[in-house]
Amino acid sequence: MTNLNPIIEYVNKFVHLTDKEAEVFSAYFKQAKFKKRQFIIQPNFVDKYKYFILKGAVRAYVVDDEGIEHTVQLAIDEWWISDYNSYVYQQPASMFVMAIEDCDVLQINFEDEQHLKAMNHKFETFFRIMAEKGAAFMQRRFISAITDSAEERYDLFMEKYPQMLNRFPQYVIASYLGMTTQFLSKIRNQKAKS
Amino acid sequence: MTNLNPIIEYVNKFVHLTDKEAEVFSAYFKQAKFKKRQFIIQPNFVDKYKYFILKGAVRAYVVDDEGIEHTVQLAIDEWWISDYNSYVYQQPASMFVMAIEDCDVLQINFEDEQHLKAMNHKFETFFRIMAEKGAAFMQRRFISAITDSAEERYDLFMEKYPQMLNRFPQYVIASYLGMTTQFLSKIRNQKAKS
DNA sequence: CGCGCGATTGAGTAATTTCAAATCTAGTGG
DNA sequence: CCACTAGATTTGAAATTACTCAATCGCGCG
Repeated sequence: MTNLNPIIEYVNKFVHLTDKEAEVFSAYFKQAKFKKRQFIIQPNFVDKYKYFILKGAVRAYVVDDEGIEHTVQLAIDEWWISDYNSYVYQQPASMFVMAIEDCDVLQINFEDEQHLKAMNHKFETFFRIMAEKGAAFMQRRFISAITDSAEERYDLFMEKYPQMLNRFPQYVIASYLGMTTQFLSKIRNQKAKS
Repeated sequence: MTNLNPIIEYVNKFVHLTDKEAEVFSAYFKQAKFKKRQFIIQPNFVDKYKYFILKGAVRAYVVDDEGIEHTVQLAIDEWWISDYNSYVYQQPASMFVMAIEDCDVLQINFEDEQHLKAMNHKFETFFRIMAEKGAAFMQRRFISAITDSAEERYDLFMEKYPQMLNRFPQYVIASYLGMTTQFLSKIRNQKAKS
């Protein structure tokens, strides 16, 4: 028996699958491993896969004209990761996705996902819910980025994702929060004093 | 005959509906009108509806602690608008949505959308595609906000949505692009000179 | 156990904002 | 239909937030 149960457990939080459906669904996913620092997705290549992280930590980021990295998403166990825009439209990616820890993932490719969604209304529903969650997440993240100060963004992150702090280096957190590693260091230092 | 054809035409771009299906789908939407400056969605109230704009222009924005307005989305004819996070989770909204022009819209409420999605796989597929587009849109918008300079954001906006310029006042465009109205004015002035 | 990456610290800097005032424009009531 | 006024845009100077650059420090991994 492979390590496919976690994804079925995850899917069952949103739609209830019969044993037979679970089997079919699982069969469409392939296991893969990525080593720390390995690239999972790279700019200019089409992101053919959507990844479900069984174990590990990954970072999705873009690099601007000046070579500065901006983290778009962080993901650990039980999270999904992809370059959403690239995957949905099957167009060249703008993001890097890199393993920050050694990773065990399940992957499904674009065409197989289309098949799953077409063959069973429940599967379609599941992916619809995932897309809704993704859109809502990006809306919240966008609003926080434009309305909150650097310090507020750090406080909110600490409050909401305390477990992330231990899994990603400081400079990754800083770039996720939209600031330099130096500036985050100063914020943390100031908090420690007071 | 009411003004429901535009939405069916829109839906048919993504999934093909039979006449009967089109009729059922349409029946779930109600027409509504909003006058210029009228609020369609307000913070702290749950966004019960998803709106399809037949004609008009609306602005979705948040207001931060200092009273500064940040535009999240602009929408005109044939666009959808909602506080996505509020609607999906049926939790209090964080955004204002205000009519910038007099608007004719079609609205569907949350429960009715659930019914539509449950009753017909095609309807589910349609809303799944909308959610995917929404997530991809927010990803692109987020990345542009964090990687591009103020001037670059303005240039890209001009290139991609030239028709928007005529329908929204300058200060709305500025807040959509994440800068002050004064700074946008300076950018425009500088461009006019060269 | 040392090398190199990541984190910290400080000084100077740049992009954008804030504040303030002048000018322009469009909607409304008389 | 014009005059008025509130709102929108422009302009300039001062201020601020966060960044860049540079140097040092610390510590985890090979």
